Amino acid sequence: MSGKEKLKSDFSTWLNDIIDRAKILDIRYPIKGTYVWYPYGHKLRARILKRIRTLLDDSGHDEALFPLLIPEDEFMKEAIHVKGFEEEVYWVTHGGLTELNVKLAIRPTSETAIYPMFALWIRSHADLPLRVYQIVNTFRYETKATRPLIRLREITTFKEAHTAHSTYEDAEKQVQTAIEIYKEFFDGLGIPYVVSKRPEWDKFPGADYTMAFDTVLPDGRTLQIGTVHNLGSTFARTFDIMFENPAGEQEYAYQTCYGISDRVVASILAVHGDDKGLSLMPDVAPFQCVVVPILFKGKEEIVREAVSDAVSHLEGVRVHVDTSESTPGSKFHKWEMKGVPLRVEIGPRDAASNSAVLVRRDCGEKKTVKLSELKQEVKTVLDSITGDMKKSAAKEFRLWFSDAESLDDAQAALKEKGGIIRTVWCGEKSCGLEIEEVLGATLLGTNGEKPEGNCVNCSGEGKEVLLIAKSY
RNA sequence: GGGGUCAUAGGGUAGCCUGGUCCAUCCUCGUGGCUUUGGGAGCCAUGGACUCCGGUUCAAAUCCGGGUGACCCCA
Repeated sequence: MSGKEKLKSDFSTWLNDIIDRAKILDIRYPIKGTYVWYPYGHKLRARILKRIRTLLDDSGHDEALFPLLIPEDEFMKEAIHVKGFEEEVYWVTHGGLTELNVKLAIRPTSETAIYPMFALWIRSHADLPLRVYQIVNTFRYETKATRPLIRLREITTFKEAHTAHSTYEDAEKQVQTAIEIYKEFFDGLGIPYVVSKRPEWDKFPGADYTMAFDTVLPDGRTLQIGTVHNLGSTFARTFDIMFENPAGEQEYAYQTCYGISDRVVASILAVHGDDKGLSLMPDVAPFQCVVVPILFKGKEEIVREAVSDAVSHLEGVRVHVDTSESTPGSKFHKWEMKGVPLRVEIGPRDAASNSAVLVRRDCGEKKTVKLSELKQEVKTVLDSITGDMKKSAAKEFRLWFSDAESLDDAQAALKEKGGIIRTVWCGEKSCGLEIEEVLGATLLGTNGEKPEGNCVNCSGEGKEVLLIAKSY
C-alpha cells in the first residue's frame, strides 16, 4: 500500500508526470492543447470505450459516424448554439490554394452536422425514437490554459449520443435513461460522481436544461466528466426535424444529447492513483496481470518452464510477461507505476514448488499460490481488487462534501480542503452569480433535494439544495 | 479575462545576471560488452542539446524584439 501525500500536495505535477512516465500521452506534439496517445495509453482508452459502447449498444443506441466538417450556413443556423461556440471554432477557409465559397467549421460538437441529417431520416412517428452515437475527435480553440486530458484543443475522445423522440415526455425519459447509463459506466470504473442540474447560465448552448456529472480530483477541485442535455424542440425547429404523427399531422421532434470525453481517462488516473503511480481497475487495465520471471544464473530453464506453465493457465486474462533484461526490482517499480493490478512473481523457489507469488497493486498484499490453482486465484483476486478499489474511492469521495449554512462556512471549507459545498439557494440568478463572485467558486448546480432553511446569500426562501465547488 | 515564470541531448538540469574561459556541466537515458538478478545493481566503452525568426556586437547558450510551446497564480 502506498500513500497519496505527494499526489495530494502537488496533484498538478503528479498528473503531468505520470501521464508521461506511464506512457499515456506524449505531450511534446508541437501544437498547443493537442497530444499523442502512446500505445499503452491507447490501450487504456480502448478498454474504456469498449465499456461505453457495450452500454449504449445494449440500450437501443446505434453507432454512426458523421463528417468532421460542417458547412458555415448549417453551423450558423441555431443562433444560441452558435453564440456559445463562436469563439472556439476552427475554420477551414481554403481548399489547396482556392478560397472556399462556403467556409467549413471543424466540429466543436456535432449537433449541426447531425441534425440536418436527422431532418432527412425522420419522416414518421415510426422512425422514433432515434438513438445514435459516435465517438470522434472534436476541436475547440480553447483560450484558457490547456491541460492534457482535461482542457484540450483537440478532444480526441468525444462520445456524443443524439436522440429524437415524438413527445417531450419521451425525451425527458431519455434524459433519465442516459443518466442511468452514465451512472453504470462510472460505477463500473469506480469513479465517484455527483449529478446536478446546471444553472441556467451554465447550460449547454441551445438546451432546455443540462444535467452534469462531476467528480473531485485529489486537489479538491471538481471535474465535469459527463453531461446530459434535454434539447426540447429548439434544434428540431431550427433544422426542421419533423415527423408525421398517427393522426397524420406534422410535428417537431424532441431531442436529447449527452456526452463524455477524455476527461474520463483523467479521472481514472487521478481517482485511483497514488504516490507510486497509476492503479488501474482490472476491467480497463491494458494488462490485468504482469508476470515477472526471477532468473538466477544456472536456474533459468526451470523458471522459464514454470512461467510458460503459469501463462498457459491464464487463458482469458490479459497477461504480459516481462522478459526484458532489467532486474526484477526495477520491473516491480515500473509495472506498479503503470498501474497493472496484479503481479505474478516466479523465481527458482516458486518453480521448484510449482507455485507463484501474487502481489496486489492496490494494497500491496502478497500471497503464494499453486500453479494448478492459479487461474481461479487470479480471477478471485482481480475481483476483490475491483471491489476494494471501488469501495476506497467511494469512501474518499464522501470526505469531499461539506455542508455550509453561511457564505463564511462555505469560504472556510473551500479554503481548507476544497471539494463540494452543499448549501441552500433561493434559485435566483442574481443571487447565484453573487455567490460565485463572493466565493470565487462555481455553482455546479442543484441536486433536486428539498432544502431546509433559507438562501445562504439573500436569506430569502430556500428553494434548492445547491452544490458549489472550485472546478476545472 | 488578467498577471507571472520559463524554454540547453529522449527526460531532468548547470552555465545566462557580468557576452569570449563552452567543439557546453551533472543525473537519467540509448547503444555494445562484461557481470548480476526475490524491491529501482555494478564496471568499461560509446551516443546525444543551446526552441524558432530577426536584431545588437569583432564575438551570442548568454543582451534586445517577436513567434511558438510549457508551467504557475489570480478572477
